[in-house]
Amino acid sequence: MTERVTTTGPARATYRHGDLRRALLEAGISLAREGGPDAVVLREATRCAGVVPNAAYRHFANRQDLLDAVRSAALAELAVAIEHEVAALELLAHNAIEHARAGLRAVGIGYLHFARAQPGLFRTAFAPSENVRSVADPAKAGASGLNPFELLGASLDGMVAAGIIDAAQRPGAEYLAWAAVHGLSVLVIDGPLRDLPDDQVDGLGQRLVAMVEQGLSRAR
Amino acid sequence: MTERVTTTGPARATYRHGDLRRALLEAGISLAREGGPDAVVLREATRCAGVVPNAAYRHFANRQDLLDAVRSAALAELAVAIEHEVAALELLAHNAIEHARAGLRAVGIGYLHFARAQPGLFRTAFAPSENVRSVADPAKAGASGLNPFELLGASLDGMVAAGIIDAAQRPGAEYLAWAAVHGLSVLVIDGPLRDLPDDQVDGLGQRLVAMVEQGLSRAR
DNA sequence: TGTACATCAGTGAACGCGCGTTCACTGATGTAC
DNA sequence: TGTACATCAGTGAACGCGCGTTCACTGATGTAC
Repeated sequence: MTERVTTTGPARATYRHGDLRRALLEAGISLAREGGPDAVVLREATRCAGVVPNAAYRHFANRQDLLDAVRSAALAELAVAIEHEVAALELLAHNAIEHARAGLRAVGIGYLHFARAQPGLFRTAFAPSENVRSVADPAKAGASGLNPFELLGASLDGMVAAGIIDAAQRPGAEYLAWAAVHGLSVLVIDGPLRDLPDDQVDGLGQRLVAMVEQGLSRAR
Repeated sequence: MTERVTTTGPARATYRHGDLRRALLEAGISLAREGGPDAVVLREATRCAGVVPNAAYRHFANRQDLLDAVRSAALAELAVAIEHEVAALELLAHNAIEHARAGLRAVGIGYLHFARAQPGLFRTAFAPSENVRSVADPAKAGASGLNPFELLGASLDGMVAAGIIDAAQRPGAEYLAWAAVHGLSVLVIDGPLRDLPDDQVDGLGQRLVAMVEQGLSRAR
């Protein structure tokens, strides 16, 4: 009488599952959402899908293969979250300079928000992996077809075009901005800043993005 | 005929171990150094110490308790690394302003160097834990008696005293600076920047610290 | 339209693994007299 | 100085656990004739 969370329903009528690969992937995503990369347990995913453990091997080479697929999905979800934030913030801008600033801020704030709203997926997205050595993969993109890294790059290009950032500072600037925002995300979701109340985290996020912006601006 | 790494020697002559707590802790540190927090396996630590598994329970409540002790040691080692970098860089300064700048840079660079030199310990130091919710603990301090967080705070105080950072920016500034440096560390040791060659990482580190410095400086 | 058959998705049973942890014990140490 | 005894550090054996993965299988599906 154990309740089983399944993607397709509690008990299959058919011998064949229908779309087991997708069901396993979605179970994996849901496990990652709850408990991060370590929670992506192959047997548990098959349980969720209402299928025997080894059935997973028809669709994934092994556990790592499933985890990698989950990671791609997590990165894609991050990209979507950033896109939403960008769309919202850029609307408020009245001129090109404000627009560029809003774009960069939105990428940072969107990143931070996603980390806080979906810590499990966030940690999964950046879990160390032997296989995946690049973030540049269509499977990790959002609606615009850009992955999180490319979204950041685009916003920095906007800053250069608007004359706020010196073109000489541009190469590699995404790593600097990324580091700052990623660091705060990590400290906040399972680091020493874990217990900070929401409004203080928001305040820090705003200040951090401002720091990055000023820190990358033309030298005085 | 399996070789056994022990802290006290290959085979104890006495029934009593002598200093099992210390031996287990050092085995734990060594495991963390090699493989991060997940490698701190209670049974493996007892094997290293040449002792039966459950003997550990005389000295640690459970595995988590051992891991927490290892984490404290890792943070202390980080503090020492930062102190060394600070001592080295501050020597080169010729006046108060340069001295303050060198202090902040040294904290950042020392942090980054430690992360790269000891990724396992670094990851252990910042592994999520239910128990430890604070970094402020004497057991985590370096030679100066300050933990990493306090070292950063002290260098920021120096920047304010030297008039480089606005006093109004000071509260919470350690979180911003910390986030930036921590983020780069994480991206570099097991994130997407893992494959970046050493010299490029060094260059990024320098630029990142400069960005933080300028980003926290008086508004123009 | 109907039948034979190849394909291959999912089954059933089992494996070895190493882990953290508990139990009742043994025997070396150091203290009280 | 010598003996009896309490303490408690380390032993020995065992537990249940859930995991990833392999094997030979069964039976539904869709295609070729």
